[in-house]
Amino acid sequence: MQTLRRNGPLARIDLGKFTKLSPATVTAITSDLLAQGLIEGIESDEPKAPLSRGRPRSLLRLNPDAACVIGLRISVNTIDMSLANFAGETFLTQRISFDSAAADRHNFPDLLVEAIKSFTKQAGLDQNQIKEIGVAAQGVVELNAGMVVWSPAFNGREIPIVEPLQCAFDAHCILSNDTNMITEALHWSDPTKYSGTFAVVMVDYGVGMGLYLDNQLFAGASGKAAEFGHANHIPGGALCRCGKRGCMEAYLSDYALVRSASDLPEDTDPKDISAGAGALEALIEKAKIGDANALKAFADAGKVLGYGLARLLAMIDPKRIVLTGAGMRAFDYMEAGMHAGLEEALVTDLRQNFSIDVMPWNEDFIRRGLIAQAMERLDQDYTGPGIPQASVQRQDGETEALA
Amino acid sequence: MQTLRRNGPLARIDLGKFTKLSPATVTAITSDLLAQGLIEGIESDEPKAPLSRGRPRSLLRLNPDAACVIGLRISVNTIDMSLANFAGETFLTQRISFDSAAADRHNFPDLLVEAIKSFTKQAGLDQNQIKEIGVAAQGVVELNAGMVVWSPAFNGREIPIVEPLQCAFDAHCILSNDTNMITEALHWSDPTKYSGTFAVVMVDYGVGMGLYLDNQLFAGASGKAAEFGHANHIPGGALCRCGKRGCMEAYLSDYALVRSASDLPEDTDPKDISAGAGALEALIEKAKIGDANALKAFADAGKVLGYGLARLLAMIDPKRIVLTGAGMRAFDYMEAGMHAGLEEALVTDLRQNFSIDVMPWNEDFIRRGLIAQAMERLDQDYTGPGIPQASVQRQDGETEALA
DNA sequence: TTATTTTTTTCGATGTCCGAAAAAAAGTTG
DNA sequence: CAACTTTTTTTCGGACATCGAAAAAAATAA
Repeated sequence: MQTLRRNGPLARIDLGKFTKLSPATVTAITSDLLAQGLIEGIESDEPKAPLSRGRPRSLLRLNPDAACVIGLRISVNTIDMSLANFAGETFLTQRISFDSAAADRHNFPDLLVEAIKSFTKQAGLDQNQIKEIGVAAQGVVELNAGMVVWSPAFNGREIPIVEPLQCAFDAHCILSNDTNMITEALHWSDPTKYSGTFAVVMVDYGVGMGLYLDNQLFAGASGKAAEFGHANHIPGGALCRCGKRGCMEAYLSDYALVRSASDLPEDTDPKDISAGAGALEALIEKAKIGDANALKAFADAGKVLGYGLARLLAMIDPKRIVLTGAGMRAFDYMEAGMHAGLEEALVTDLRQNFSIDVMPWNEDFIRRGLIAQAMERLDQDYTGPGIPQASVQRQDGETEALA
Repeated sequence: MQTLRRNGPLARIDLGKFTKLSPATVTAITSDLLAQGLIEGIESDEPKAPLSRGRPRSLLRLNPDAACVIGLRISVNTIDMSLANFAGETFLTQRISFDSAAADRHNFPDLLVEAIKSFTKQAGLDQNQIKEIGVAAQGVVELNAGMVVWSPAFNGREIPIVEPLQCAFDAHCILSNDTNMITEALHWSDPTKYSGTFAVVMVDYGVGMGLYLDNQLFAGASGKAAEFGHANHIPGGALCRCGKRGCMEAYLSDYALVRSASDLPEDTDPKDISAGAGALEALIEKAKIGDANALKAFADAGKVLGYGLARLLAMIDPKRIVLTGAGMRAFDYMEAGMHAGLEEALVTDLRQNFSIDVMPWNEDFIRRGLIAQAMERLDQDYTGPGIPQASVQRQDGETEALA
């Protein structure tokens, strides 16, 4: 219900239209929520009078101050934090730096807790006003266990995230893969277009995937599904950062492109390749002026991508694939190769009824996905357990409800 | 509710335990169902008295005659039909032959309708007693459209199945992939073990896959997902029956094994390879006596399988993979290769927390899956739409309810 | 016969939803 | 400006699924 309220302030009758509930039910529910202080009436006499007869509609909106959530994105050397209110509006963001090379399972959780504490202090908020914390990290993330198994953002392995945060703050906390959050953000931004079964492939520093299956985010049995980048492409092929050979990532990510364009051998260790932030841009520039090596590297990568998507289509059959990530800035040079790969790898029968979109990359998607997901859980906290009880406003919230 | 009743005749109190409903609710529901004639009391005075005090439990069972469903399996040159009653017991099966080479979209539907008609007549049933028809076919099957896009069982392409049956009989009809039905049967036979997210890979005449994701059968956006066999393994690799090169199937199915063991070139057309029913057995016999070619063929196939499973694990992360199909009789000779493939293709992080089972192949699984699925839909027909109305027993059933 | 035990049923009560009617709050009209 | 029309919101009673507690039923044990 709240989710639908995210179409801006609405009158009860419109709520009924969105949710397909009867006006009677809408009144019942909204009056409960009003009593709980989660929503509030709005009486703006100014922009009224849409020249209508009848009783004027009285708009309802979420009470922005009812709760507040934090979205956290951990990437190499930086943490992006954002604070959003109950209406889903981000009102404060901050980017801090940390030393990825030194971060391990012992020191990182404390660092994170401190960062959040100072962030909330800066916002003038009390810690226990935060009801949800959503964390997204690059790499192999285990949702169920709430820990980052491996990530380029850390030196160590198996860094616990959820548990330390859960202890330090009185808030729900969940950890996800960054591409999953893009997927969530897309569904949130356009539920009609991005619904049912679709996949998001992000080509960037690494290669990640998010899957939306049958209208919900899919995470796999242990919560670390969709490791598209480390699905094998060629047995014994190019050396990947993960140590194995032939992963998709070893042909698509920035270091792979640099390696390929520089005619370095396939088994060159990714660590020895200098593929900084500008490397991809430089390569694109080269391609633009017709550099044969660069063009070939992109074309080859495109073909690999085509093969990867073909395997995805064969196994999952999504109706839509969205390509994004910094790597997609070079899509123009990869497109032909990608289609060739799809054509080579996929029977005609399976090569129908789907579309491939390229979406310009925007880091903000991850933040939006985090907030969207946090909001969803927030609503569940309030409506799900269904403890309307008296009209007691409880500050301690969900932990007790779980006991 | 009915689904739980498939644990045999139960007393109301046990029903409550299974369904976690209170005894009061159980009574309410069962008395409704009794009135509708879907279940019936059973008073067997014979095997009573489990030496207990108290009011004796009165057992309830499904009324076997309440409805009746047909399961159909279409494979090369044969159609297997089975009739099951409301209790899910198959009481008649029949196998008929037809000419796959001559079957196309024009003649096959009629053939199928006639086959079903004579089958029901033979069972002494009236056509309209059949409430559900479940069809499973090998090959690329499009659930949503209810048609077989391509199958080794037909010469033509895009054979409509659901629509002609729906017209000819007053019954729901759904079409599925045969491996999906094995998946369904496994979940049905042991819901605890086969739940959540697991995959079934069947290596047989072709290579198929069924996916159970988040506790339900996954069919993809257009209903033709899980074409594991035609996911690419090696770009430009061995020639597959589908015309493409490098499909998994081109390394794993019977013709592929024969081709590999006979040292035929990889681009030998599958049509020119004589890989009949006995071919695989012969190859296994050879392996048994230590034939190097046969052993190598199996070991190589095992490795391909390992790579394929690795890709599946990376993308979907199932907690369990079940291997079955005739091809798995040679598993002993493939196992080492498979593990090597997994090891080569999959990062350690992803190579944990899952199990691979081999299940002896039994064609009956498909029948059981078909019936299980038909039963599930049957229960939905009765309980779902929720038109308890008066106690009118309607013969025309769901078509009217849908209007 | 009375007590005990176990299963089943009955009897409210709660929570979610709906439809119909009533109430509220405007604008329109003569 | 009073009476009518229109639109939104609320109130009211009812349907339905579920539960807990108590009562009833049907057996054995003492």
